[in-house]
Amino acid sequence: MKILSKDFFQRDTVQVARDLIGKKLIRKINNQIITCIITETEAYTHDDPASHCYIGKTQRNIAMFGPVGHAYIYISYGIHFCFNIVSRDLQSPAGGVLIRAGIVDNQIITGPGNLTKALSINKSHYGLNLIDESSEIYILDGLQVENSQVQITPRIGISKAKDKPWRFLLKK
DNA sequence: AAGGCGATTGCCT
DNA sequence: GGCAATCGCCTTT
Repeated sequence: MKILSKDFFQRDTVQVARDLIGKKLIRKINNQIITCIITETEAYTHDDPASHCYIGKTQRNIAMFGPVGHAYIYISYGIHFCFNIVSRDLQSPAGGVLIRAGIVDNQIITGPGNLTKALSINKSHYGLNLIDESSEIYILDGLQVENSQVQITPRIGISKAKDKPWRFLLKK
């Protein structure tokens, strides 16, 4: 199975969010490997009021303005780490895809905070290069997921731009 | 220097 | 369905 490269992430953020469904997130811890099949994502673009990068480049969101295929991680409500992959086309200054759920150890983990907990992802991975197989975290291509297997809904847990249908879920 | 708030979660009713 | 927990980040003084 092939590792996803820069080309995959250097496309329209919403399209990347859609295409990440069914991909395999690999988490290496020493010589142990955890595999996570991505089942839920959300897209956040630079011209989207709900995105952290909407306000422009700051110390917090600077990773989303950096190279695609790297990690953007933030703390939510002072408690939870949330994991995003920097993705955008060449015209956009910033953007990312939030990974909201996945299958780990044959078990579905829902919620971005729960997922980072299951994969031991934290702020130390901020900006990590994910398109390098020697990294602790990278993404492998999976089986092609048909459009009929992907459910599209508005994003959840946000107060702005609630109408954008930028949430993608693998149907059961 | 300080205040308000959030891309959340889990527990309580 | 409602809300408390909890703190880093951004804005305003």
